[in-house]
Amino acid sequence: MEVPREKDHGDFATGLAMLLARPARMAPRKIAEIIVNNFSLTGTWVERVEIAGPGFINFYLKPNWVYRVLPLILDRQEDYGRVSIGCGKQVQVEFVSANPTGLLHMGNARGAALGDTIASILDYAGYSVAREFYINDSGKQIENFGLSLEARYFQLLGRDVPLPEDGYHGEDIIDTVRGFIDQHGDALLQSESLERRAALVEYALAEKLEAIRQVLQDFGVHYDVWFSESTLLESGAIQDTLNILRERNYIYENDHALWFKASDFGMEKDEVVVRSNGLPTYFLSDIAYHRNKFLRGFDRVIDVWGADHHGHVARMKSAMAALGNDPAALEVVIMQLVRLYQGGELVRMSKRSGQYVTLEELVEEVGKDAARYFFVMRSSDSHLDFDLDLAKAETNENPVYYIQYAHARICSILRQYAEQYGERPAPGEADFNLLREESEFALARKLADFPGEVASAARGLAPQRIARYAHELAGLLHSFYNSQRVITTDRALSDARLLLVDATRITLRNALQLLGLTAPERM
RNA sequence: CUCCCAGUAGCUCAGCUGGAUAGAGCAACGGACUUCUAAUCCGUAGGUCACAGGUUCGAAUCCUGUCUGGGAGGCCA
Repeated sequence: MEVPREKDHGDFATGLAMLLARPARMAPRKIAEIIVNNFSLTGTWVERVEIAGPGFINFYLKPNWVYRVLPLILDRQEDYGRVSIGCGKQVQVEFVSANPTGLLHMGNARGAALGDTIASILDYAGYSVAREFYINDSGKQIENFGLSLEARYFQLLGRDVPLPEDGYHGEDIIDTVRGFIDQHGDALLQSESLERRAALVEYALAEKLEAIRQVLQDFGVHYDVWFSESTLLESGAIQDTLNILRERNYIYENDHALWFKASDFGMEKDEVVVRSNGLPTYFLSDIAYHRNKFLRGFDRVIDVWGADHHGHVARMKSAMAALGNDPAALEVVIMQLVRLYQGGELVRMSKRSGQYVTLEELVEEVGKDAARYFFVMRSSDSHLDFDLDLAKAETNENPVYYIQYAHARICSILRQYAEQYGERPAPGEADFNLLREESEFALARKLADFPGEVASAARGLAPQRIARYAHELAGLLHSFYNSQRVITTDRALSDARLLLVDATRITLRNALQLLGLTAPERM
């Protein structure tokens, strides 16, 4: 049973007869006839049944059946659209997890919008959701970070010291170190390098993390857990993980390094987990981290990664399998790259040149709502062309405003109604049989689709479905608005229409909320 | 060389588990403001769903191959 695209094909349709044709060795239309002849309409919302085309059975419902959804929406309010397919299962969504050594870029921004929206949708679909940020605060890049901070420290205190070759060249850490000196003076000049770097790193990480937290908060993203990589080392979790893998016979030594037998799981080659210098690789600590996630009891673990990490997916899944976890319980959403356009030109971004747009600048430029919408309106596995000019445009070219405008319009109607007629009617007081216009049916029918859209979006981890739904719903509202008046001299009709648009307002607001966008009452 | 993603209207993209005449937005063209917000609406035009085979009642969708674009293949993360 499905909902046909063409409304001429009924409210529901089925291709059952065609599927049965082969096993039953009978013409599809003949089978359809038998089914239809044995279908009783009494006591149902079905008005008539027709056989069409090669053997489709189309069901046409009584005209006002859709309006049964209106009292439901008005009753459930912000819960309309919630479904329970998640059955309360525990899901963790980890996203962004950017190095705390720099600023957030466009790729992080897409990950933030995507991860946060996926989490919201899963929550709405009945899962118990935890959002997590993984802090890469140990390992080689932190060592580099320390060396760069140290160099800046010396430079600011008048010594001519070059930055390390593969260090952080970003100007932002100059300010960080200046802040450190303001607070702590130059006492570290006399210290051991190790001690000096540790102090600088501790200070800088705290500052950088706080900045990241703040920027993400301004972007509407809040985390339940900030998980620090270094705790894995301190707690011995990395060693434990290695031991388990070894016990299970997935570890061997070669060239003084320890290797994980990824080839046992169909990988092309094995992977180093402990370098010949005795230090664990990023891969090993990431295995330990994911093991930790499952130990915490999550039924599903979802990671949002950039396309440049896709090679890591199969490795991590095989590591989970090696540890005895179900590799299917780890799902990785891979998002393709973001390309930034301005003035019709591709904006080249590279960290090396310091030429990149940060999330902070983006929010400042185009605003949270437009930015978030643009990031989730495309499927995560499509490349995203982000048009800065379009996102900034306060015109009809911008789909964000199109949706928000629909919401604001309804709010305006509600205000006018209150002025003219006072208290709005209770759902039971309105006669929805008065709604006979095609634009009214279409609107109500779309409203009824919302819970199903949420379920689909949750199943497919596909926020773009909600973005598209909101856009389509807004379109139907605008269309209705331009063909019919809500507030008329006919009080009964006005009441019915008022509740129709109020239900639309509620649904629009819920969809916008899922996307992390505001639902303005005036524009 | 191997693997991943994409290829659909002039542009950017939807198209859920295979369904009926492939859809939006932008751009183009023509209309609608004495009317609850014109950031809106209505209409016109625009297609060899990259290409070639295959699977079947039926393919943009599934399979195979080819081509094009992007990404990945470190004792980096």
